[in-house]
Amino acid sequence: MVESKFINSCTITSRPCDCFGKLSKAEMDLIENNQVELTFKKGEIICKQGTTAPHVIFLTRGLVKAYIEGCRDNLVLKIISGGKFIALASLMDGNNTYIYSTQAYVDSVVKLIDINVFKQVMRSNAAFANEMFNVQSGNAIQIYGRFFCMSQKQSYGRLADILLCLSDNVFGKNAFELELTRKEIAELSGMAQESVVRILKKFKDENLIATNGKLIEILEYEKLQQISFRG
Amino acid sequence: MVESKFINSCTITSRPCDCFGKLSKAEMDLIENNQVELTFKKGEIICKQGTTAPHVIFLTRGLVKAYIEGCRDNLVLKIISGGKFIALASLMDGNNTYIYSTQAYVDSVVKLIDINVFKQVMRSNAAFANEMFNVQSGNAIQIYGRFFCMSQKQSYGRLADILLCLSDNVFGKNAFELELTRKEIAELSGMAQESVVRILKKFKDENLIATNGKLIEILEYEKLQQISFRG
DNA sequence: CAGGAAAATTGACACAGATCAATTGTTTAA
DNA sequence: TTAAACAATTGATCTGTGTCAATTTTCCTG
Repeated sequence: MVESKFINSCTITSRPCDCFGKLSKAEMDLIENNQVELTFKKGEIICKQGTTAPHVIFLTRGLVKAYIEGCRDNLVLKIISGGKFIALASLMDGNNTYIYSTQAYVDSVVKLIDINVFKQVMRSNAAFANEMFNVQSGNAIQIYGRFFCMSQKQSYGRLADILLCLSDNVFGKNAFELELTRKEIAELSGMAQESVVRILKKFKDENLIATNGKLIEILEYEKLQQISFRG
Repeated sequence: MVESKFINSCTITSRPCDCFGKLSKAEMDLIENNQVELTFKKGEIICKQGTTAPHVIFLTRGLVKAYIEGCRDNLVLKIISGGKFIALASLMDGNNTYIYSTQAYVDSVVKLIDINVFKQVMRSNAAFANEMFNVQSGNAIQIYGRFFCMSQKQSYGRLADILLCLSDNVFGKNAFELELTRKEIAELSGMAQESVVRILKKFKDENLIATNGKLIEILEYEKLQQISFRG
């Protein structure tokens, strides 16, 4: 029963962020006067791991992946959807660089908020700071779950996870046009792209899913859940 | 160069916690009047994943592991040393259970602070809330690094990491009496205990370390670092 | 619409590391 | 002190999944 909390390695941070509701008009103005809103096209890097971080980045609209760059492979930490923060760790005193890179999966609109202004507001508004604490706690919980699933489950379970997650949290329906390449799915589920192909084929042969090019339809939701759960 | 930030999967949260310094006398008293200090013996469970969390837990002295319990194996998230928080996520609004279990590696002294009192102080003191945000950000950064290393490095690199981490961050010297069983080292480094034995033997054969029962001495620090770095 | 590049697919193969089983060494407790 | 339980070691074997190479399909661009 305890395990039910971690049955899938879903990558989406689902907690809605309520922090701006805690701001006074003046504080809201201060932030709005010190931010830039701009658009990143699909595939563009929004922030690069290791560079200095002058901004807090908030994703207004779109879909973004956050990943750590390694020598060989990248590790996808999470997928971020609209209405959430993309990069916060640079807010931490004593750290002023982005600790992961982020890239737009689809055309995305982000707000770059001046980090000193943001810190100033956090220091003067306890309710806001508390809400930001909540956001960061949610991030930690999400990454614990993903870490657990990625390290304990085998490839079938991980891929089932990703399919369920995309269906539930990203597209909100059973059939969806998957914008991602096989290579990107592989990165998301922590395996080689050839393995993705093979497992998808197996799922298709067993009529758990139907595929047609980039279109994927989940036919047997419960069976995929079982595969996810068993690992 | 970017990678140098993540060369080891060290499990210790190293950031010192300065939050109590942000409190007024009255706030400090309030917290001290609503906490219990007690001792856990080596091996005892301090908090159990999934149970409701009435306390924030602070480790005054000792050494504790935090881990997620799975069906088969546990996943060690981190090792926590004295002067740091053990369990914070229950502070997050909307979550009132421990998301991981913690167990004492050695006899440990902890403070159990009433969660509502703690929240109350956080809501009334922005500097304190900010410091707690920093703590939680540090947690996130630490777990990102460990996640990365555990998923990208192979067994030799991971075990080298753990040895270096124990030497640097836990014992602070090259030779140490390892209180952990081979099984526990295996859990820490994410492999089977037989693999730990084999790799330790290999390290010993190559004169990178010397072992004698539970005593381990690091002879070739740099070479272990290279192994850690290569993965 | 052609042609070239990128992506997807498939099969063959390799290997890191898990698992299993047996043995030896070391505590613990009666 | 002697079982009995636990921990460590060692060898043999198995397997999931990565890598490599070849081919086909799809997509994009001029």
